[in-house]
Amino acid sequence: MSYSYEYPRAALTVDCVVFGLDDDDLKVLLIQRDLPPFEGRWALPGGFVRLDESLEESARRELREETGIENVYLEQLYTIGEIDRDPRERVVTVTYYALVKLTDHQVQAATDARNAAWFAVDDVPALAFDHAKILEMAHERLRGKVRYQPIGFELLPAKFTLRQIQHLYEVVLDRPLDKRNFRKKILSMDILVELDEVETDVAHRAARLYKFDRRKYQRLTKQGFNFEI
Amino acid sequence: MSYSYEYPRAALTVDCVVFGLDDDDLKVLLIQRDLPPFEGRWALPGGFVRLDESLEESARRELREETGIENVYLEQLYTIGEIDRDPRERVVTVTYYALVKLTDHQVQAATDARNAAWFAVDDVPALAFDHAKILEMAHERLRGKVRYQPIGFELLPAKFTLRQIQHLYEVVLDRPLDKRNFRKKILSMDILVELDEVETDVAHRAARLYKFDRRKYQRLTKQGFNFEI
DNA sequence: CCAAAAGTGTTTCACGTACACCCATGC
DNA sequence: GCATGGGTGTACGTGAAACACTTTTGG
Repeated sequence: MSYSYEYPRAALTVDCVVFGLDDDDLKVLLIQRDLPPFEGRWALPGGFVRLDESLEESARRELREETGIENVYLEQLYTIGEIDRDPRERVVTVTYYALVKLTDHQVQAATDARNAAWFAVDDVPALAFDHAKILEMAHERLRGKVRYQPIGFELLPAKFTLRQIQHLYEVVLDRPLDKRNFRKKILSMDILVELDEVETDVAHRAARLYKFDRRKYQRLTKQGFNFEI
Repeated sequence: MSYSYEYPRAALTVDCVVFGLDDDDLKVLLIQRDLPPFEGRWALPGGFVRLDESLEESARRELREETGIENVYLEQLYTIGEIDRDPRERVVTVTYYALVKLTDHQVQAATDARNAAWFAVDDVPALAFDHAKILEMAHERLRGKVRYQPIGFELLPAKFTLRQIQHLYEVVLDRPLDKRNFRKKILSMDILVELDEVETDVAHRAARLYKFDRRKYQRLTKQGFNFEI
C-alpha cells in the first residue's frame, strides 16, 4: 500500500458492559480472565477488533464467543485511550453497553471455557484494567438514558406486568416511585398493549400482562412525542 | 515485547467538529485538504493518534496544529469504525466536538498552511470521507445536550446579554423562544451574575451584561439542581 | 380467612405558556 | 422624534405529586 501510514499503531479492543435485571437487582455479566495480566480477575467481556469487522460487529462477536449472548440491544458508550491503561502496551478500547432479558440468558454460557457470571452492579469484585470505571460510566449512561428512551423494555421479558416496569425504574433510578402515578403515566403514553393474559404461578392476585408496542412508539415519535419517565 | 498482540491493526485518528456562534448562525470550522484522498475538499480538522498521547490530547493537538485553537470545551462524540470509510485502508476515528467563543477565534488560524474557514452548519460544502455524517451527529448531540447542560455559555463571550443567550438557544434549537419566559427561566436558575456593565456600540438602549457563575452552578448541582431550558 | 399484591381517582400546587406595552438610547 | 431593541407582570391551563382503600387470588 503506497499510501499507508507510517505511525506506530495502538491496539484496538472492544469491551462490553452487559446489564440484566432480576427480581432484586441490576446485574452485570463478567468473565474471569484466564491469562495474564490480571489472570483470575473478573473483567468485562471484550477483545481485539479485527480488520474485517466493524466495531459493533466486533462487540457482538466477542459477546457471542465469550458469553453466548446474541441479538441484544447494544449501544456504543465511550472510547478510552489513556496511555497506561493496559500494562502491556498502548490499547485503545471502544466500550459498549448491552441490555439483555435475563430470563432469556439466565444461565451464563461460556463457549470458550471461560467462567462467566452475573453480579449485582452494586457489589462487583475488583475488576481488571480500568473496567470498574467503564462499568461506572455505563451505569450512569443507563440511568440517564432510561428516562428519555424506552430502552428499559430491553431488560424485561416480552410480556411483563406494570409492576415489573415500575420495579425496573425503581432499581435503575434508585428511588421509589408512586404506583398510581407511575401507572397513569406509562399507560397515558399509549405505547403499551394490554394483553388478554395474566401472570401465572404467583401466590396472590395475578397481574395483567402488557407488551411494548414499538411500532406505535415510532409512529408517535415521528409526531413529536417524547418518552419520559 | 513478548506479549504484544499479533493482530494486524487499524489506523486510529481523531476528528473534531468545532462549533462557533455569530449573530446569524451556528458555524463549523473546516479545513481544506491538501493531500489525496479528497484533495481540495473541505474536511473536519483531525489526524493520527500518536502512541504517547491520550485521545483527548491528540484531539487538542490536532486542533492547535490545524486551526490554532486552544483551551476550548471539548467532548468525545462517537467512534466510527466502518470497514470502508477510508478508501486507503482501515481507519477508525474517535470523533470529538468543541465549542468555541467566535469572538476569541474570529480569524481562522492555520499554522500548517492549510486553509481553514467557518461555514454555516446548514450550508456546508461537500465534505471528505464520512465527515458529513459526523457533523450531523455532532449537531444532534449539541441540540440535545444544550438543553440539559450549561454548555451554551462556551459559545458566548465571557460577558453577554440575555438577548445573546436567547439567540443562542433559538439558533441551536431552531425555534423561537418567548422573551419574557426565557428571561424568567434563565434568571430563576440563579446561575448568572448581573454585572455593573452594559453592552457598548449599539444603536439603541444598551442591554445589561451578565456572566455565567460556574461555581454557583456546581454548588447548586450538588444540591440536586438540574439545568434545563 | 388471611396474606399479598392488583387495581383505581381526586385534590393540590408548581410550572410552562401565551401575551402587549412603556422605556431608554443613539442617530 | 423616530427607530430599535430592553425590560417587565399576569392569567390560564396542564401536568406532577401526594395520598388510601377495595378487590382478587392462592394457600
